[in-house]
Amino acid sequence: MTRSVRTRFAPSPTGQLHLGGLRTALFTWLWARHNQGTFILRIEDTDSKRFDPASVESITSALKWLELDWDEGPEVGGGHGPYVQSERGAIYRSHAEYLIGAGHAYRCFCSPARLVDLRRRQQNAGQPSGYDGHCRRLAKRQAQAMADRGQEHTIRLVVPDSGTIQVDDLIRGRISVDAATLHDPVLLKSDGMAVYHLAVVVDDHLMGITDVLRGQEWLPTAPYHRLLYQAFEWDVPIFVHLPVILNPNGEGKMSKRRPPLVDGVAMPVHVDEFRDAGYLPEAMFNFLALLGWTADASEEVFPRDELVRRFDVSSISAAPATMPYDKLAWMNGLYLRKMEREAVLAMLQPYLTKAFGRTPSQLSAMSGLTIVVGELVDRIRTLSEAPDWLEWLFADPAELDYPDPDMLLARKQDRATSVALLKSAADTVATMPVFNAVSLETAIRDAAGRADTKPGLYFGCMRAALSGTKASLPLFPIAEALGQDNVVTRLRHAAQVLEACHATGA
RNA sequence: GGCGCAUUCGUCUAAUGGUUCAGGAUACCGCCCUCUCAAGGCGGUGAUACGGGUUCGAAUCCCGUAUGCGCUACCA
Repeated sequence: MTRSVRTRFAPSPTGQLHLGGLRTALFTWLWARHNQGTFILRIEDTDSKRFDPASVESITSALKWLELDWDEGPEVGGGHGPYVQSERGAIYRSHAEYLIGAGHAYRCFCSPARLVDLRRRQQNAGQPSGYDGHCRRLAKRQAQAMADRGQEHTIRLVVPDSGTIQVDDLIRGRISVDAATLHDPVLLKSDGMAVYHLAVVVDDHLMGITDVLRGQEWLPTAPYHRLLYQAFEWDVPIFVHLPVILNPNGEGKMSKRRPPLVDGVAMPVHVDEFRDAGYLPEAMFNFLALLGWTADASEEVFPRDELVRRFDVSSISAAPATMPYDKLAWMNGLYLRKMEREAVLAMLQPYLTKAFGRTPSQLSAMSGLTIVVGELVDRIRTLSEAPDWLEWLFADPAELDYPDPDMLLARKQDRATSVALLKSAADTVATMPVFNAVSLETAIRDAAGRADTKPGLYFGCMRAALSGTKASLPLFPIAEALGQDNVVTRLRHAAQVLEACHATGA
């Protein structure tokens, strides 16, 4: 009989969800699904000062983007709600009171000013900073009386003065911390709302969470949570602290404040940015699952159900990983090439609309797009790279810009020869009864044969003439996409440009 | 500063004391294909941070050093 696993993703809505958060969500979801367990979404908004209402939407839309469906939580409900911590204040307060009664917590009346001063003095003295336990010495009755009089206070956890506190982490083993290095943390703020430490333990227990997956930044405070479970006499869940994702620029974990730069270009950090940059959810899912975990020693591409089947938290790496943007791009290209052409076309639409100002219906009427999309996907790694390869398709046939007319030169040929090749190509095309990629190639090869010229000489300068770039999609699909008339126009235009350039001796 | 965690090719990683002159992927380089650029195929360069132990045997276990990361709030 298998254990019934319940996991949760518990982000705090303080801004856009970033890649590390999405990876945590993915691992948490994967573990629940692997065990046929339950995946819960909980919003940890106990800090009203940092609350950003837009970020709840950012979180849920990111999860939906990767199709990480939650069984309980906002939008779907469930039997362990509410799933928003700001709606659970009364629960935290009663649990904090229970802790006071049991002698595991106490009221602290120290002013913020005293705390700041204390910290300053400790730092100046080179001492570790932390609460000095001042209010621990207050008699319980006296503290109660002060509270009854309405004096502002917090509730702090009693941390033993000595001894070792041990926490078991599934991927790191047992972690031991000397209690003397710990200080009494605030559990309940003076505004009556819980601090993370209390809220997370109470909620995880009440929601029946069996496996806690969270970021490595929680490892140092895990002993507090262990103490809390002990104080409540609750079973301790399995802890899995996930390694952080590092910024490739070597400045710690990924953040928007210090954007990761690759070749001087700022890379995406927030989930929305990855989506906007044209990464596919399928690729993102596969990639993220393999960042810090391995499904197989020699394979990297897996469908999502296979990842679910293989996923195992105990084989997650404990070491932080630098975000390999190049590998993500490679994998995205791979998924792009596996997609149906129609689907790619549909996903391309917003990027083309933005770049070329065509409406979606105008775009879908462009048969040329359908003709070249297969060649296009071989050359892009993200959807946002597509417009750069398609300028020629949207340019006026008679007005394509040739920033460097030399590109129109046939390989190792002079200008006069190249101009002649372009003109001859135009004449050939103009007289073709049936025009498409295949017939064009035949026609040009025939023309080359008659002129005793290598066909490649035609191909090179024609491609430059039609596309306006040195590196472009292949000639024949481009030509078919453009249509016979446009091809003739553009070839003649190119010949003119090259000739004019020659005439001026430039 | 204190506490904790980590450390295998540039990067993501495999190896769970012996099937390893350390495997895969990406990136890079070369070749093939080829109208350019790609894609695809084939091949190549490239790593166990350092120093001590333990052991017949260490990338793997222990200790120290170094480095990196995280935490050190009435943030999460």
